[in-house]
Amino acid sequence: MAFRIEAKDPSGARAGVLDTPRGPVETPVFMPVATQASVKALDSDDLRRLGSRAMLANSYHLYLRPGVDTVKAAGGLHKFMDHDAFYITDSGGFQVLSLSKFREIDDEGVTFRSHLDGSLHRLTPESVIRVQAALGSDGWTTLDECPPFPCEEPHAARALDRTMRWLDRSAPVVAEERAAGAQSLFFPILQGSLFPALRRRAAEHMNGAPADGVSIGGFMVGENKETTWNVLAETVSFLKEDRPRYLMGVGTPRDLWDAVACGVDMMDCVYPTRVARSGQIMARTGRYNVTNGRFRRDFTPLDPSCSCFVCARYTRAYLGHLLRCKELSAYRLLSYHNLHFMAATVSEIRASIKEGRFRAAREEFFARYPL
RNA sequence: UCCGAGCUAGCUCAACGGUAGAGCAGGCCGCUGUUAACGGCAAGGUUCUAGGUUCGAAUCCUAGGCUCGGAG
Repeated sequence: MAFRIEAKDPSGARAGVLDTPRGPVETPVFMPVATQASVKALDSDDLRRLGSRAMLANSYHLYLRPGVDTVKAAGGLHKFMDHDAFYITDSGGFQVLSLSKFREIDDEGVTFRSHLDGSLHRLTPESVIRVQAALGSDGWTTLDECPPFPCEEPHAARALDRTMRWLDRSAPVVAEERAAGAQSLFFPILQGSLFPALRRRAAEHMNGAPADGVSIGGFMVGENKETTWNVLAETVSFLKEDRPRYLMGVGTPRDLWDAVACGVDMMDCVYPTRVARSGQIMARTGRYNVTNGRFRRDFTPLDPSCSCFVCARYTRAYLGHLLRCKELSAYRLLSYHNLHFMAATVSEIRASIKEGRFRAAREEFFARYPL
């Protein structure tokens, strides 16, 4: 496995290629989120047509339903969902935060009550690696503790210590699974809240770990963006150059540029698909809501400069109508368009890095895409 | 023609003598490792009309109008 950096901008932005068990993935890359082995509203044909080569799935959700045994019996995640692409899995660490009312956390691991049926489950750093291996995921993350915002430094420090110890406990299990034939990439999660000193400790610990890439968690939890980018840039500056950096849970189109400017190579986010389901459209000149009354008789495409099939065939008036009626096709068409926009933006970013004009391209994008 | 039921926000309905509310629709906004086809905000009224009783009426009384049943 290898990560090759093909071009680097003076700002720190990088363009490269990550070799994965499912083939090469060009970076920077935006990964759509397929929590339950599905990018909501889309199927694998849609993902192929979008050219999506990397996705994020969630081992905790799949472990609860349909269950690891079912996915394994189906022939693994990829056969189960008919999609031969790079699937990295979230460990379930984020659900420790987002489903916090259902859990109890201790040094050994996390005890969860299922949000589906109330049944009791125990997650440990070791078990979540085994779950990801059994699912057939191509990229494994570690169980982590993502502190809430705001968070006092002592609390954040305890969460980080725990997360680092959990990484140390995960590594031998990864080695074991590899010895048994697994080829998946190991992407442990780095925490540290918004405290540069903690992030530095986390990065230095990460640099010594047997990892293929670094998952950077704990951002976009409610802090202001200036803080995000400052702390992120500092965090990245402590990381070894030769590993891909995966910023978890980010972001909007503008965030793509800012994250890449900080030296990030991979991102995932529910944002484009989630907002699509309520009509928010990403377009060349910015974001708008296609269900707004002013589009009722607008027979132009969602984004006149877009090359996706939705824009080639349908109008704002029609798509707005579908969504107002809650016609199921609306969710698919609007999600598809937004993901196409994200992919196109990432291509633009990659091209600008390779051509040495990232900064100017970013300025140009921010001027025309105000939010 | 008679009998009955009803008439309140764009729609479907609450409130049954004490400041007229809700759901939906319509108008916006938000969503960042998805418990999210979700959540929030604002707007929306001569309570069919005209009289009357009452400190006070959507509510009680009288007359009229309209709607829906039933009978002839």
